[in-house]
Amino acid sequence: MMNMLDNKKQNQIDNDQILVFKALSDPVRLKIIKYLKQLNHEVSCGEVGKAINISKTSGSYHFKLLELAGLINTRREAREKYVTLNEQTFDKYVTNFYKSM
Amino acid sequence: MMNMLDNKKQNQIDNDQILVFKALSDPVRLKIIKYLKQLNHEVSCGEVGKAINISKTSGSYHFKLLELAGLINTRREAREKYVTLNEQTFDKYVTNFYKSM
DNA sequence: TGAACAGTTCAATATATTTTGAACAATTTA
DNA sequence: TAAATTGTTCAAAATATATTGAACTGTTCA
Repeated sequence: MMNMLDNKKQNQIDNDQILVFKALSDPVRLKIIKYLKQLNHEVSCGEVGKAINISKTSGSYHFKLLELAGLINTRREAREKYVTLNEQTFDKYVTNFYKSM
Repeated sequence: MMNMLDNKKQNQIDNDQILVFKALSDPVRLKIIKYLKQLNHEVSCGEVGKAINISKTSGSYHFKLLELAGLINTRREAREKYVTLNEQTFDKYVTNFYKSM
Protein backbone atom coordinates (compact mmCIF):
# COMPACT_ATOMS: atom_id res chain seq x y z
CA MET A 1 0.00 0.00 0.00
CA MET A 2 1.27 3.43 -0.93
CA ASN A 3 1.00 6.17 1.72
CA MET A 4 1.99 9.83 1.41
CA LEU A 5 5.54 9.30 2.63
CA ASP A 6 6.14 6.62 0.04
CA ASN A 7 4.77 9.10 -2.45
CA LYS A 8 7.62 11.48 -1.64
CA LYS A 9 10.08 8.68 -2.25
CA GLN A 10 8.41 7.94 -5.55
CA ASN A 11 8.81 11.57 -6.57
CA GLN A 12 12.49 11.41 -5.69
CA ILE A 13 12.89 8.32 -7.83
CA ASP A 14 11.12 10.09 -10.68
CA ASN A 15 13.46 13.04 -10.25
CA ASP A 16 16.50 10.81 -10.45
CA GLN A 17 15.01 9.13 -13.49
CA ILE A 18 14.43 12.49 -15.14
CA LEU A 19 17.98 13.65 -14.40
CA VAL A 20 19.26 10.55 -16.15
CA PHE A 21 17.14 10.99 -19.27
CA LYS A 22 17.92 14.72 -19.41
CA ALA A 23 21.61 13.94 -19.15
CA LEU A 24 21.31 11.50 -22.04
CA SER A 25 19.34 13.82 -24.28
CA ASP A 26 22.15 16.05 -25.44
CA PRO A 27 24.49 15.36 -28.39
CA VAL A 28 27.64 16.49 -26.58
CA ARG A 29 26.96 14.25 -23.60
CA LEU A 30 26.07 11.35 -25.85
CA LYS A 31 29.46 11.76 -27.54
CA ILE A 32 31.18 11.79 -24.16
CA ILE A 33 29.39 8.64 -23.12
CA LYS A 34 30.12 6.81 -26.35
CA TYR A 35 33.76 7.76 -26.10
CA LEU A 36 34.01 6.48 -22.54
CA LYS A 37 32.21 3.27 -23.42
CA GLN A 38 34.47 2.64 -26.38
CA LEU A 39 37.69 3.30 -24.46
CA ASN A 40 36.54 1.25 -21.51
CA HIS A 41 39.07 2.67 -19.07
CA GLU A 42 39.54 5.75 -16.95
CA VAL A 43 40.48 8.96 -18.79
CA SER A 44 40.87 12.59 -17.84
CA CYS A 45 38.22 15.17 -18.70
CA GLY A 46 40.80 16.96 -20.81
CA GLU A 47 41.45 13.92 -22.95
CA VAL A 48 37.75 13.43 -23.58
CA GLY A 49 37.35 17.10 -24.39
CA LYS A 50 40.15 16.97 -26.97
CA ALA A 51 38.81 13.76 -28.49
CA ILE A 52 35.35 15.17 -29.10
CA ASN A 53 36.48 18.74 -29.67
CA ILE A 54 34.73 20.84 -27.03
CA SER A 55 36.01 23.72 -24.91
CA LYS A 56 37.09 23.04 -21.35
CA THR A 57 34.27 25.22 -20.05
CA SER A 58 31.73 23.27 -21.99
CA GLY A 59 33.31 20.02 -20.86
CA SER A 60 33.18 21.08 -17.23
CA TYR A 61 29.49 21.87 -17.57
CA HIS A 62 28.59 18.60 -19.25
CA PHE A 63 30.69 16.41 -16.95
CA LYS A 64 28.96 18.03 -14.00
CA LEU A 65 25.52 17.12 -15.34
CA LEU A 66 26.61 13.55 -16.08
CA GLU A 67 27.97 13.29 -12.56
CA LEU A 68 24.78 14.69 -10.99
CA ALA A 69 22.80 12.12 -12.92
CA GLY A 70 25.09 9.43 -11.57
CA LEU A 71 26.11 8.33 -15.04
CA ILE A 72 29.83 8.79 -14.45
CA ASN A 73 32.22 8.17 -11.58
CA THR A 74 34.87 10.79 -11.06
CA ARG A 75 38.17 10.80 -9.24
CA ARG A 76 40.39 13.79 -8.79
CA GLU A 77 44.13 13.32 -8.77
CA ALA A 78 45.92 16.59 -8.27
CA ARG A 79 45.17 18.78 -11.29
CA GLU A 80 43.31 16.21 -13.22
CA LYS A 81 39.88 14.68 -12.96
CA TYR A 82 39.38 11.16 -14.19
CA VAL A 83 36.08 9.75 -15.29
CA THR A 84 34.53 6.38 -16.07
CA LEU A 85 31.00 5.30 -16.85
CA ASN A 86 28.85 4.16 -13.93
CA GLU A 87 27.24 1.07 -15.40
CA GLN A 88 24.98 0.56 -12.42
CA THR A 89 23.11 3.75 -13.21
CA PHE A 90 22.66 2.76 -16.84
CA ASP A 91 21.35 -0.58 -15.68
CA LYS A 92 18.92 0.77 -13.15
CA TYR A 93 17.56 3.81 -14.96
CA VAL A 94 17.98 3.01 -18.64
CA THR A 95 18.20 -0.70 -19.36
CA ASN A 96 15.60 -1.58 -16.75
CA PHE A 97 13.43 1.49 -17.17
CA TYR A 98 10.63 -0.02 -19.18
CA LYS A 99 10.16 -3.23 -17.27
CA SER A 100 10.40 -1.69 -13.82
CA MET A 101 8.60 1.63 -14.18
CA MET B 1 34.45 0.63 -42.61
CA MET B 2 32.63 3.86 -41.99
CA ASN B 3 32.43 6.28 -44.93
CA MET B 4 30.82 9.71 -45.02
CA LEU B 5 27.44 8.41 -46.09
CA ASP B 6 27.33 5.97 -43.19
CA ASN B 7 28.24 8.90 -41.02
CA LYS B 8 25.05 10.68 -42.06
CA LYS B 9 23.09 7.58 -41.12
CA GLN B 10 24.83 7.49 -37.77
CA ASN B 11 23.84 11.10 -37.14
CA GLN B 12 20.26 10.25 -37.95
CA ILE B 13 20.32 7.39 -35.48
CA ASP B 14 21.77 9.71 -32.86
CA ASN B 15 18.99 12.21 -33.57
CA ASP B 16 16.34 9.56 -33.11
CA GLN B 17 18.05 8.46 -29.92
CA ILE B 18 18.08 12.03 -28.65
CA LEU B 19 14.40 12.55 -29.50
CA VAL B 20 13.60 9.49 -27.40
CA PHE B 21 15.61 10.60 -24.36
CA LYS B 22 14.25 14.14 -24.62
CA ALA B 23 10.72 12.80 -24.76
CA LEU B 24 11.38 10.76 -21.63
CA SER B 25 12.94 13.59 -19.66
CA ASP B 26 9.79 15.46 -18.71
CA PRO B 27 7.56 14.73 -15.71
CA VAL B 28 4.28 15.14 -17.61
CA ARG B 29 5.34 12.75 -20.33
CA LEU B 30 6.64 10.28 -17.81
CA LYS B 31 3.23 10.32 -16.15
CA ILE B 32 1.55 9.72 -19.48
CA ILE B 33 3.84 6.78 -20.20
CA LYS B 34 3.37 5.23 -16.78
CA TYR B 35 -0.37 5.57 -17.10
CA LEU B 36 -0.37 3.89 -20.51
CA LYS B 37 1.90 1.10 -19.29
CA GLN B 38 -0.27 0.46 -16.27
CA LEU B 39 -3.51 0.41 -18.25
CA ASN B 40 -2.02 -1.75 -20.96
CA HIS B 41 -4.74 -1.02 -23.51
CA GLU B 42 -5.66 1.70 -25.95
CA VAL B 43 -7.12 4.91 -24.47
CA SER B 44 -8.07 8.30 -25.80
CA CYS B 45 -5.87 11.34 -25.22
CA GLY B 46 -8.72 12.92 -23.31
CA GLU B 47 -8.91 10.06 -20.84
CA VAL B 48 -5.18 10.23 -20.19
CA GLY B 49 -5.39 13.98 -19.78
CA LYS B 50 -8.14 13.70 -17.20
CA ALA B 51 -6.33 10.93 -15.34
CA ILE B 52 -3.16 12.92 -14.92
CA ASN B 53 -4.82 16.30 -14.74
CA ILE B 54 -3.43 18.35 -17.60
CA SER B 55 -5.13 20.74 -20.01
CA LYS B 56 -6.05 19.54 -23.46
CA THR B 57 -3.58 22.00 -25.00
CA SER B 58 -0.79 20.68 -22.87
CA GLY B 59 -1.83 17.13 -23.65
CA SER B 60 -1.81 17.79 -27.36
CA TYR B 61 1.72 19.19 -27.13
CA HIS B 62 3.09 16.29 -25.12
CA PHE B 63 1.38 13.56 -27.17
CA LYS B 64 2.87 15.11 -30.28
CA LEU B 65 6.40 14.90 -28.87
CA LEU B 66 5.88 11.31 -27.74
CA GLU B 67 4.61 10.45 -31.20
CA LEU B 68 7.56 12.15 -32.93
CA ALA B 69 9.89 10.14 -30.75
CA GLY B 70 8.06 7.00 -31.78
CA LEU B 71 7.20 6.13 -28.20
CA ILE B 72 3.46 5.95 -28.83
CA ASN B 73 1.23 4.66 -31.58
CA THR B 74 -1.78 6.75 -32.38
CA ARG B 75 -5.01 6.05 -34.16
CA ARG B 76 -7.69 8.58 -34.90
CA GLU B 77 -11.29 7.49 -34.86
CA ALA B 78 -13.63 10.35 -35.68
CA ARG B 79 -13.31 12.95 -32.92
CA GLU B 80 -11.00 10.97 -30.74
CA LYS B 81 -7.38 10.00 -30.88
CA TYR B 82 -6.34 6.75 -29.28
CA VAL B 83 -2.86 6.00 -28.06
CA THR B 84 -0.80 3.02 -26.93
CA LEU B 85 2.84 2.59 -26.07
CA ASN B 86 5.16 1.50 -28.85
CA GLU B 87 7.21 -1.14 -27.06
CA GLN B 88 9.57 -1.62 -29.99
CA THR B 89 10.90 1.90 -29.56
CA PHE B 90 11.45 1.38 -25.85
CA ASP B 91 13.29 -1.81 -26.65
CA LYS B 92 15.50 -0.39 -29.32
CA TYR B 93 16.35 3.02 -27.86
CA VAL B 94 16.03 2.55 -24.11
CA THR B 95 16.37 -1.06 -22.99
CA ASN B 96 19.11 -1.79 -25.52
CA PHE B 97 20.77 1.60 -25.46
CA TYR B 98 23.77 0.78 -23.32
CA LYS B 99 24.72 -2.51 -24.87
CA SER B 100 24.28 -1.41 -28.46
CA MET B 101 25.52 2.17 -28.49
C1' DT C 1 -29.53 23.17 -37.55
C1' DG C 2 -27.03 24.40 -33.44
C1' DA C 3 -24.71 23.17 -29.19
C1' DA C 4 -21.37 20.21 -27.19
C1' DC C 5 -17.26 17.55 -27.60
C1' DA C 6 -12.24 16.02 -28.84
C1' DG C 7 -8.36 17.59 -30.27
C1' DT C 8 -5.10 21.05 -32.93
C1' DT C 9 -2.84 25.37 -33.94
C1' DC C 10 -1.07 29.73 -32.95
C1' DA C 11 1.17 33.45 -30.57
C1' DA C 12 2.64 35.18 -26.22
C1' DT C 13 4.98 34.34 -22.20
C1' DA C 14 7.70 31.91 -18.88
C1' DT C 15 11.26 28.88 -17.81
C1' DA C 16 15.29 25.91 -18.57
C1' DT C 17 19.35 24.69 -20.99
C1' DT C 18 23.57 25.53 -23.49
C1' DT C 19 27.53 28.33 -25.04
C1' DT C 20 31.03 31.65 -24.42
C1' DG C 21 34.86 34.20 -22.47
C1' DA C 22 37.11 36.13 -18.52
C1' DA C 23 38.82 35.41 -14.05
C1' DC C 24 40.04 32.15 -10.73
C1' DA C 25 42.45 28.12 -7.75
C1' DA C 26 45.48 24.42 -7.46
C1' DT C 27 49.19 21.84 -9.26
C1' DT C 28 53.22 20.84 -12.00
C1' DT C 29 57.31 21.96 -14.64
C1' DA C 30 61.19 24.69 -16.35
C1' DT D 1 59.89 31.56 -8.60
C1' DA D 2 57.46 32.18 -12.99
C1' DA D 3 55.00 29.98 -16.60
C1' DA D 4 52.15 26.39 -18.11
C1' DT D 5 48.53 23.03 -17.25
C1' DT D 6 43.92 21.21 -15.63
C1' DG D 7 39.81 22.20 -14.34
C1' DT D 8 36.01 25.38 -12.02
C1' DT D 9 33.03 29.37 -11.48
C1' DC D 10 30.50 33.22 -12.91
C1' DA D 11 27.62 36.22 -15.66
C1' DA D 12 25.87 37.32 -20.18
C1' DA D 13 23.83 35.90 -24.29
C1' DA D 14 21.71 32.58 -27.28
C1' DT D 15 18.71 28.86 -27.88
C1' DA D 16 15.27 25.44 -26.72
C1' DT D 17 11.31 23.82 -24.18
C1' DA D 18 6.92 24.21 -21.75
C1' DT D 19 2.49 26.60 -20.45
C1' DT D 20 -1.47 29.27 -21.40
C1' DG D 21 -5.72 30.99 -23.55
C1' DA D 22 -8.16 32.07 -27.70
C1' DA D 23 -9.59 30.66 -32.05
C1' DC D 24 -10.07 26.90 -35.01
C1' DT D 25 -11.48 22.07 -37.48
C1' DG D 26 -14.12 18.19 -37.58
C1' DT D 27 -17.51 15.12 -35.39
C1' DT D 28 -21.54 13.83 -32.75
C1' DC D 29 -25.91 14.45 -30.61
C1' DA D 30 -30.30 16.67 -29.37
